[in-house]
Amino acid sequence: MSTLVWFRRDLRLADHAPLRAACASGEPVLPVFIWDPEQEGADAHWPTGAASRVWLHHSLASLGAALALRGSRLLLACGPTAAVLDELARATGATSLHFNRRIEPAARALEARVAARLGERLAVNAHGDGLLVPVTRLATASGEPYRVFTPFWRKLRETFDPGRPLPAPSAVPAPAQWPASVALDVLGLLPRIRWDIPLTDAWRIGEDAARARLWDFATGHAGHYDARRDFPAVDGVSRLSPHLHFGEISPRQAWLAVQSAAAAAGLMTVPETMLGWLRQIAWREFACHLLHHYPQTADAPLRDDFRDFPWCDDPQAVARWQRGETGFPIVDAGMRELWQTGWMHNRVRMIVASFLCKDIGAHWLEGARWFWDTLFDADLANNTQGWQWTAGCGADAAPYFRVFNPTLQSAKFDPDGVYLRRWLPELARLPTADLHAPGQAAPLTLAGAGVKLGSTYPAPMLDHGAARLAALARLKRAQA
DNA sequence: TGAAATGTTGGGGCG
DNA sequence: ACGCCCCAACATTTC
Repeated sequence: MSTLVWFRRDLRLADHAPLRAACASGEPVLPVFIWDPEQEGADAHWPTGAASRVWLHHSLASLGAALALRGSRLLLACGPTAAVLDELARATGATSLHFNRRIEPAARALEARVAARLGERLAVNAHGDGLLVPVTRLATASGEPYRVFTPFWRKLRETFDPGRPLPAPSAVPAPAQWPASVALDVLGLLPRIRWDIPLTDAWRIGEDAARARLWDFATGHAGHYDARRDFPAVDGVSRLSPHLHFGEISPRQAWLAVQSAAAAAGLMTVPETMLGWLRQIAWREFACHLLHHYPQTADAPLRDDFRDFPWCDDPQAVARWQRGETGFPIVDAGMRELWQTGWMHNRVRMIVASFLCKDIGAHWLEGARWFWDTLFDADLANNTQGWQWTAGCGADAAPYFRVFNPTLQSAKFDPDGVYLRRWLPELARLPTADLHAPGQAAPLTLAGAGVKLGSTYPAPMLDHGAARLAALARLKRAQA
């Protein structure tokens, strides 16, 4: 007799209903994580990206250590999920299975296969810690899923009650004998060429670090979020996205932390200044609801009038964007931050995304795939909605005529050039006024700063004014 | 969670 | 002193 807890993208012990329920059963608990080649192969649907695999490796190590401190283990297995769980259940005489639902199409299909295979012999319990509110609960007056964020957010604020925090169990009952487990390295999550080491240096991975960062943020920068969130050189955002994606913290814990921080400051309710960040948590929730209700949007535009949109197929231009060699400093700085840290500031994400979809005219999936592979926080729901929002083909998307001007955005949100100089040291000696658009700087100024366009730094790959007009023409024609 | 084009206004230079 | 024009500053409209 035992209980299985199947860990997925919920790599934590606190606020974890499946683990809590398993511990309450009184039976020995078998925590397991499965790396499934059928889900992760080259022909699988959005298999885990390269950067995400690195994070996953370290997060699993952290979760294993945390379980060990509670007298338990994290079993690791490599194989088809349903078969692995089936075998484990037979070997240990398990009578029930607990796990948290996911909303990604492939993950939901997998859950269905698991339930079909194990449902007759085991009590299969699906929990919903990944979301604040179950996807079936929030609906418009006509019963449709929300497709506009603002009413979604209003409804969420009115109806959501986070309840009380669910602490981590102090001990997890162990079986008399542990079944076999593979070593973490066997999962092969780390790259052969160890490019991951400098990337992970910038992060502390795992539940303990995530909770510490959450509390620091909730009691500190969260109170100034709206005033500082748009400035990539300022330490004003939470950087919690990878932790949230891997479930090292839950969105409910995020909500509760903000409430607790407000209470600790002597406030009865969460002040307006701290709501800005919860609004971002709600964007994440909104993206999950959309992907659940419109699962085809992971690969296709939500809006029908974009079905035959004339995206420009220019692999060389996309490659320049990927490498941060567009000649537009704010774009290049962002793409290099992404490549070197596995993360990019949100304001800069919008700028580089607008540049790819509007200026270059590339298909939004080109951007989505690159982000998917390079971001530590790559999340199918957020990534899909973010890119479709930028391209104008998603729910509540940016109007087609909204085209970011990279130079103006740069001057507005990095006025002193601190962010640009950090990621583009070859431009560091340019006066700030010229830093945002070296392509328009006087030759003497460039020479004085040691910048040679086309050799030390690329000349602009396109004329933004002309690219903007071309994008407007394409988009206007496509409007139904 | 834009930006450019176009419109309006009012202060100041100047004949 | 007056009217005219220029244009910066701001507001509105349009893409």
